[in-house]
Amino acid sequence: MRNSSAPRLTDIAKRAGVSIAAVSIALNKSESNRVSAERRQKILRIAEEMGYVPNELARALAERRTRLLGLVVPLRDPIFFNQFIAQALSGIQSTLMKRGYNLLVFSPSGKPGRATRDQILESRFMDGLVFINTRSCTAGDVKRTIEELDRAQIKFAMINSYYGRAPINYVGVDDAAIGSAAVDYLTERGHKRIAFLSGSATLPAHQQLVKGMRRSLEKRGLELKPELIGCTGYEVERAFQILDDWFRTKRDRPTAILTADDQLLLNLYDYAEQRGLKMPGDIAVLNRGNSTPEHHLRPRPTTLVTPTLRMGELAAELLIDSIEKPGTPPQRVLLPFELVQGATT
Amino acid sequence: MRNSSAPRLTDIAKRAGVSIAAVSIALNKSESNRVSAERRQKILRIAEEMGYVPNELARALAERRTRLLGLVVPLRDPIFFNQFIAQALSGIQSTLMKRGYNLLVFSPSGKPGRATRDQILESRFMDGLVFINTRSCTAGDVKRTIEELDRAQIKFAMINSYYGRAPINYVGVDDAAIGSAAVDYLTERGHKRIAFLSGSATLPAHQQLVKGMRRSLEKRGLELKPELIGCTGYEVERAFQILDDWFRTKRDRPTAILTADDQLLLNLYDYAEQRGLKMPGDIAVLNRGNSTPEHHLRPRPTTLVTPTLRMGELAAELLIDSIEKPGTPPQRVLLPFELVQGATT
DNA sequence: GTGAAAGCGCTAACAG
DNA sequence: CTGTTAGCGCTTTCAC
Repeated sequence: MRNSSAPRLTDIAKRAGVSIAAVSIALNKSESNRVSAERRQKILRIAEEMGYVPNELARALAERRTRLLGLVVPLRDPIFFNQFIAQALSGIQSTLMKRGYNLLVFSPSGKPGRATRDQILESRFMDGLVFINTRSCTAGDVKRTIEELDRAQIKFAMINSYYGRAPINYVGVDDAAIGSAAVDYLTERGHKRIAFLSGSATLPAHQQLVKGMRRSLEKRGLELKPELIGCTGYEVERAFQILDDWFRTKRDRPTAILTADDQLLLNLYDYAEQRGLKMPGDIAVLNRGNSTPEHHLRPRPTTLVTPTLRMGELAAELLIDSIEKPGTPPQRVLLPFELVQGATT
Repeated sequence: MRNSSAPRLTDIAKRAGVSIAAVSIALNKSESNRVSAERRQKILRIAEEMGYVPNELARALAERRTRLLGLVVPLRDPIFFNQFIAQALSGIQSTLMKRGYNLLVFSPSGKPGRATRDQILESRFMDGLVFINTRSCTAGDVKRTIEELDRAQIKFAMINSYYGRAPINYVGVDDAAIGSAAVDYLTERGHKRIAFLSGSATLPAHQQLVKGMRRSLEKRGLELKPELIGCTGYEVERAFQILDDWFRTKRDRPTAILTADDQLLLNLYDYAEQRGLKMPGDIAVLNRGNSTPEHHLRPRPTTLVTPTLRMGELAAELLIDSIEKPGTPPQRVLLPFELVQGATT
């Protein structure tokens, strides 16, 4: 904290010969007539002279509002390394800046016996929370989280991977539509044996993608073969095993792969490099993910881009609306995705 | 904020039939004998039953301590996209977690008329600041920042690019040593015409790198030719111009390049790809930077790796020490770097 | 228009 | 050991 001898409202009040209330009003409510113009001038001048800066902590306690939003990202890995999160965060920050809020990134499991994560959530430091679901969030996890937050009456907005029915502030993409679009795109290019490389079958996004793929495949009399759905558990060895299974057998070898996220795409690139597999010669690759991390991948991957930055912006927007206008009903927004043509298809 | 009907110390005190002070002590000072064991038990039980969670805001106001640290990153671009910052942040978070602090990422220039950045810095929301200097910080900027912070008596720790003499908490690398090591490495491999691709000559890191390079070159009777120092201003076009200048003229063409950071390295890769330049065949490349973003660059760049994560950890450590133990003298730490052999040299 | 006073919820010094 | 009291600095009734 700053030097504790900082000037307070009291100090200004004394110097100006007015009440502390007058100072508070003069400084904060520029509209109000409760203080006369001349008085206000004098107060403002003195505050300026003394270098007054309000103590936001005291203000927050009195107003019951901190203008601080918390960020929750259930992920083991350092969250800042993750490009998806980095983009969402940038979007969030951009909105917060516009609307005068700040972001509190808390450190889960702080000192033993104090400030555990859940305590922090409820500790009144934040006006609300932004939740970014990650690949470690199953549908059940998400559901439980929502129930807890509702019970604690904490305002929040969620990003990514919620397909439940609870009325919450949510921003995501329609993964079923993405799966469907992926199949449309690939079948139009003559692919019939399409594989799906995913992290885990328990993830909501996985389920939606599969659903969408099936929908589109069936429309064409094709099917998504169970053996062409591979779940790596986000382990490289497992990814390589799966890919070996697919490519070592000549029969029924897939001609195209949809990767469920950037990390799986990178695994695939590593595999292709190591095994001498050419893209798109030996295998066509389509990715669902962000575009940033791929700038320097060669060949450039064809990607169904999720608008992650925008998701962050919007989620923050919804959250702040629901904080500032208490009546506002929760909104669920599904953002459109975009196909960015690369050299892997 | 959370539901405002949350139980307070008063509520527990009433229910337990004790004073509010007793409750506070029972809950917070497990060591103290000021409250008897049985009473403590009773109080703890009741607090548990009522689902008591302390209001950190009120606590902070009374204790004059928030356990919140602020992050300042002077950079126009979205800071979370930057791998250097992502790594430093991860390090910072890791320390904060261990020591029970949280991180406040504020949004510069909030609502007009209120909460400008500087005000937030002094608004008592934070116990201290972590400053990450970036490529937009000249020596003068940094110096001014330090003066301001000192004047406002704000505790802080700085990361990166400070070579001044002020006694502050600082963690960085010795860029002169890096420049020197780069030259040693390249000359040992027979290179004599070594170029330096940098962002701007006004950056402290630039100056140190040049100093180190010169030192090592002169020891060998070589020199760093002024025309082989290129400053891109972090603009791609300018980078290409400079590289064209170097490579279009056959005479005095450099045989090796040291890039001052990851972004310049990427510019160089783009250039090499576009002009059909082979690394290391046509040009040897050595980079100063992080290793993460390069995982999927081909060929893999040889890199003098700065331990950015560790820098974040340590800076946070120093800052918290200086907050918690007021007498602690500021420390300046220069971390060692490491050479990671790639395929570009 | 203006000021006094009552909180916001907690900590800590002080008196028993 | 225990309770009372005085803040922390600000906002906001509520009388005048």
